[in-house]
Amino acid sequence: MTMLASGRAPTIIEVAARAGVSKSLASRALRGERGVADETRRRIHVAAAELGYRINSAARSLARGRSGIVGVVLNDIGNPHFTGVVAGVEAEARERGLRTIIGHGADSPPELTRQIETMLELRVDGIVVVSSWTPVDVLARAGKATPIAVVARLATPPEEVDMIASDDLSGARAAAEHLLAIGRRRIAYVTRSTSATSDARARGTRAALNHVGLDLEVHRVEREDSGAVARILSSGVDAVLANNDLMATEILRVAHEHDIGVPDDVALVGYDDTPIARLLSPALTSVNQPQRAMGRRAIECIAERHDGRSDAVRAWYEPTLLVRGSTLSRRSDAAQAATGAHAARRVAV
Amino acid sequence: MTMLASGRAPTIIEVAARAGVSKSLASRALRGERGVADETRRRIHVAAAELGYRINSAARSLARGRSGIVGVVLNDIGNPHFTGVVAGVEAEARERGLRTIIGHGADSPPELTRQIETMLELRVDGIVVVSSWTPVDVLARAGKATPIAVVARLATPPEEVDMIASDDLSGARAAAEHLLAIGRRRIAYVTRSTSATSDARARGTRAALNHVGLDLEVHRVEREDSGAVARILSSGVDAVLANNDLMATEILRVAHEHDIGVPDDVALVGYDDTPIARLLSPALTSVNQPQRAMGRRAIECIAERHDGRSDAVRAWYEPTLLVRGSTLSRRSDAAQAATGAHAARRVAV
DNA sequence: TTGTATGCGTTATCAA
DNA sequence: TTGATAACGCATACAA
Repeated sequence: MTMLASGRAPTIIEVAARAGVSKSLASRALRGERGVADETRRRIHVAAAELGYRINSAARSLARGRSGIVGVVLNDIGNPHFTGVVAGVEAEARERGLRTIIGHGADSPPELTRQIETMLELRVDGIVVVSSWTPVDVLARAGKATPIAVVARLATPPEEVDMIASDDLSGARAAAEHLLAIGRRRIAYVTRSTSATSDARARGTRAALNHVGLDLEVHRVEREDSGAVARILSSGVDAVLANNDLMATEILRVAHEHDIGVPDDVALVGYDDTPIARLLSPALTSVNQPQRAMGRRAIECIAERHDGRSDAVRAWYEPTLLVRGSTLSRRSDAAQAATGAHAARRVAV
Repeated sequence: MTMLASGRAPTIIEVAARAGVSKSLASRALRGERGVADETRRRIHVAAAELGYRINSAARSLARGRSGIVGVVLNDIGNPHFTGVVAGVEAEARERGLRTIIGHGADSPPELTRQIETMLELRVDGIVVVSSWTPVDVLARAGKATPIAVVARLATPPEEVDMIASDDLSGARAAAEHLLAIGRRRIAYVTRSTSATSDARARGTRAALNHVGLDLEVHRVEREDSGAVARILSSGVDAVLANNDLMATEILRVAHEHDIGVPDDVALVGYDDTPIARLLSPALTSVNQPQRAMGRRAIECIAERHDGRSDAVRAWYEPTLLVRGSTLSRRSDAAQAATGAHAARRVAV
C-alpha cells in the first residue's frame, strides 16, 4: 500500500498553516531571507520537514521569471568527449548556484532541435549546446530567447550565440606534421561525420601535407559499411588520422583483425584525447582539447549575457598533440618526432 | 545588437490579442484540441508563429498538475552501460509522448541525491534512476512523491520504488563457469566499486568456484593505486573477472604493458557488454544485459504507476554471456567452452 | 464555436 | 517582524 500521490504534494500554504504563520512569511523563511524572527523561522522549518515539503519549481520560476537552471544539450552521450565538457559545465554552474539538466541530442539534428526546444519551454536561464550538428537557424532563434553558448566549432556561428571552440585546424595540422616527422607519406583522414568540426580537421591535415607537396586522402565511411575501414587500411596508406577517438578505436580494431601493425604498418592518430585513448594498446596518439576549461567558459558566457553583455564571444582554445604508442614504434621515431615543428603544443606521454 | 530578452517572451495573451480571440480559445487551438473553427485556428497559429510564441512549461505544469517530463538520473555519464539504458528509456518515452531530461549523478551518492531532488522540484511525472549507488532512504522518500523506477540492483529495494535489474549472480556464475570450462583455476574478481551490483557479481562468481571446490580472490582496487592491477596480474592468477567493461579495459591495458598474454596467460571477462568490449583486442568476453529493454520497462513501470498500480515491480532480466577473444585462445578452448553447463544463456560472437 | 472566471504555488510589493 | 494581495502564464469548468 504505497502512499504514492497521497493526495498532492504539500504546498507552502499548508506549511504556513501548520506553523501558524502567513504564506508570505513561510516563503521568506524557507528561502533563508532575513527579517524573520529566529523562533518563527524554526517553527516554519520544522513544519516543512514534517510535511515533507518540497518547493514547486514551476510555481517559483513562474513567479520569479527565472528558473535557476541551465540546460546542457549534448550531441551524443556515448562519446566521452562530451563527458569532459559536461564536467566543466557542472563544476562552474555549481559554483554559481545554478543547477544543470542534460538533454540528449542522439547525434541527430532533429533531436538536437527538439531538446533545445524543450529547454526553452522549461525557461532555463541559458543553454550550453555541445554539438556542431545543430542547425544554425535553430541556434539563432533560440539565442533570441535565452543565452546560448555553443561548445563546438560552427561553420558560420550566428551572432546571437557565443561560441567556444578549439582550433581544429591547428590541432589537425600538428598531428599531420607529427606523422610527417616520423616519416609517413601516404596519409588518410577517416571520418564518419560531416560536421564543421570534422571538416576543419580535414582541412588542417591537408594544409600540412600540401605544405610539403603531398596530398591528403579523405574517406567518409558509412556506419553500415563495415568493410570500408579494412579497404582503406589495405590500400597502402602508412598513416591514418581519425575524426575522433571513437573512429580511431574502430580503425585500430580492424587493423588488429587484419594483422596490420600499428604503428609499424600504419600509424594512427585520434582526436579529443578521451579516456579510451590511453586504455588502448598501443595507446592512441590523440589531440587534446581542454574540455573542462571550455565547459566552464560556457557557463561564464551565459552569466555574462545575464549581466548585460550583448556582443558575441568567439573563444578559441589551443589543442595539444599527445604522442603515444600508436605513432611511435622505435626510439628513432621518438627522436625524429621531438624535432618536428608544430603549430600546436605537443607533449609526449 | 543582439535582441536577447527583447522584453519578455511572448505569452498566450499576446497571441490571442494578435489573432483577435480570447486566450482560452488560443490555448485550445495551440494544443490542437477540437472545437475551434478552422479559420480561427489558422489565424491563431499564424499569430503564434509571427510572435515566436513558445509555451511556458512552468505555467503549463502548474495549471495542469503534471509536466509531461520524466527525469533520468544516471550514475555516471562516462560509462557506456548507462548509454544503452538511456536509449531504451528515450525510445519508450517518446512513443508515449513524454519528454526526458537527464541528471548526472557523477558517481557520487550526494550528487545523485541532489539530482533526484532537482527532478522532484521540477515536478517530473516520474524518475528513472540508473544507479545502485543511490541511498535507499532517498529513493523511498522520493517514491512517495512520484513514481520511481530503479534500473539497477538494490540490496534492499524500498517498497515505494520499482526495480528493474538483471540477475548479476547468474551472469557472473555463467562467466565463472565458462572460465572453469576453459581450464582456468586461479580466478580473481576485480572491482573498484562497492555497490550492491558489484557485490552480487562477486557472490555469483564465488558460488561457481565453490561448487567445484575452488575459492575466489576478491580485489578491490582504489582509483589512486595504479600498481594494484599489475600486482594482481602477476600474482599467478590465470583468469580475471572484472566488475565491468571499464575495469576490464584497464586490466587489459596493464596486461599489455607488462607483456602478460590475454587470454594465454590470463583470461579476462568484463561485464555489461558495452560497445568498447568488441573494440578491444582481443575483443572482450563480457556479460550482456538487455539495457534497452530494461530502459523501456522503466518507462512502462512509471506509466503503470500513473494508471494506479500500487504494488512494487521487481523485474529480473536474464544476462547473456558473450564469449570473445579475451577468453578464447585456441580452438580447443572454444570446443570445451561449448560443452560447459551455464546458468545463463551464452553466445559465441 | 467562443468567451469569462477561477485556480495552480510561488514571489514580491505594500501596509500594518 | 508579520500579513494581505496582486501578479506570473496557462488550463479548464462553465456560460453565452
